Amino acid sequence: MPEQFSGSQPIYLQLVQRVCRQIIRKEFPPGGKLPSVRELAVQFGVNPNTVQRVNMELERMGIVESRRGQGMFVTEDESLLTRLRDELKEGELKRFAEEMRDLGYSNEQIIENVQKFLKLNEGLSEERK
Amino acid sequence: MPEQFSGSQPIYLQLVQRVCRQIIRKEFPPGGKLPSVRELAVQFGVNPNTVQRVNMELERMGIVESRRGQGMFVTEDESLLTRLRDELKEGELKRFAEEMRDLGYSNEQIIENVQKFLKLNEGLSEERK
Amino acid sequence: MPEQFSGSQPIYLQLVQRVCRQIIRKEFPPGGKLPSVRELAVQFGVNPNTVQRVNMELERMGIVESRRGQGMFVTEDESLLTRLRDELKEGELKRFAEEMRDLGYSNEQIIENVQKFLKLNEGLSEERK
Amino acid sequence: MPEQFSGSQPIYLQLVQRVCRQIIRKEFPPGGKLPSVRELAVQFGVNPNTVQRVNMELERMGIVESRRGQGMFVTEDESLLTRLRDELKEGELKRFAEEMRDLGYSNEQIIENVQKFLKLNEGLSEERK
DNA sequence: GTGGTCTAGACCACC
DNA sequence: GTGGTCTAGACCACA
Repeated sequence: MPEQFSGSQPIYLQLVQRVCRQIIRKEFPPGGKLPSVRELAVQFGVNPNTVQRVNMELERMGIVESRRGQGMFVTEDESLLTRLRDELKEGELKRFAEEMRDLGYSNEQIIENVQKFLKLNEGLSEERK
Repeated sequence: MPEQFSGSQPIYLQLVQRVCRQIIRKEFPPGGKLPSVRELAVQFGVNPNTVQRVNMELERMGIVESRRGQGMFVTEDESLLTRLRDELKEGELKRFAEEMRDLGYSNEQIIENVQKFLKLNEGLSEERK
Repeated sequence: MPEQFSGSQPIYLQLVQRVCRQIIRKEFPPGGKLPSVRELAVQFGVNPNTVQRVNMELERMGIVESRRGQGMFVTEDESLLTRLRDELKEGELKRFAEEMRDLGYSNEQIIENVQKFLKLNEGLSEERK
Repeated sequence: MPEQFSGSQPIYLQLVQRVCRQIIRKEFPPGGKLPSVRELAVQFGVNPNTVQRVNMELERMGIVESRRGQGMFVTEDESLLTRLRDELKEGELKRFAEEMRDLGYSNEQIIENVQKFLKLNEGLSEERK
């Protein structure tokens, strides 16, 4: 059984991030319904309570809303999704740049490294489940 | 007193990372002596136990060695330091690329974003607290 | 379509409260006929089942009675309506006073705050949707 | 056994409100330590998990922070507390005024009712556990 | 000792 | 069927 969770971070946060990314990429389309709590629980191999917690977080972020007795629905406010994506992107860029500078790389070296890395790993993008 | 630790990650790991980066950047030069446990403890504002744990970690990584009665010393093996730096760099690159693709960016867009971001934030590298 | 329900409380209870207030204010006059279940359902944008449940509640409270084949009728017993109004009023007063004292306000401060608040918001009473 | 919870609202929210009020009234002073999760659990007669959830909410509101291995601490930022108190007060006033107007009372009648009610219940403020 | 996470299983209200 | 709350009990990392 391939353990899919990274250990250093709580499972529920990893799932929040995962589902959030899926929503941003519109794999769960705006206005659409998410799988039920129990369904996601078996899909992810975790306890329904954990999924519940994930949904709570997503709802608090505003990208999902729960309708009683019906299910969880992705927000229809697409501007919120793009805004969220931009925020996450900025965060990643900031974190990455800081780390690289911490390791002693100049801006030019950073860009050079990114280009080299992406060139080497071309075609590896799609083998994600 | 401004709390300097990020909360989500254990303090000792944050310190390991920080000191490790400083060693890599040769702010603690190879072969040099690290400040004493007590000294670091007051400097970081944490319990000496925590500093001990940090040193243990650094020693386990091989970039520091304890000489009894004298203190902790940075390794003189510079090749190890450069190897470590490369590993960390690769890790960051991998993580970053994965995140950005998860957000739906193509390789070209990633590079573009990095360039734009670094250009905007030029000169902001040194305001490290 | 602006969702008109507050989420934390069951829809049917929100509707009970709403219709109940309307009856008390005699917008539905004593002895008069309420709109049909189906009519209210489309008006409120909810399932007819939910409206049924609302009517059941109102009937249980005694302020509405169903005459088979004809519909739901507001009670003609006006004393009951005034009694109900007084009960609701007392409940609100009690709840409000308790909350304000919980926040640390003295009786004098409570009155003062109410006066100030009502003065500021004069004329805002009628923008009910 | 006197059941202390109101049933209509989830227990954890009732507790959030309760503790929040205590903090606002400085029964738990700024910078001070809250009783431990397990302690509060027996005090309130609920499961430790439920208390945990309460703490999560309070932390999200910013009026409490958790320090690993030490406990939960009330924020030292008193301005935040007074701001929160004002928000809660405004919310209560708004809700109350709306309800009373819904019941058909004019501003003058509302004030009159509040005054009469508070006069009658003088001295009843302190028999709260 | 502390807070935090996770599981298992139960029960509820809503639709 | 759905989401939401609560309990019981376990385990972990942190200080």
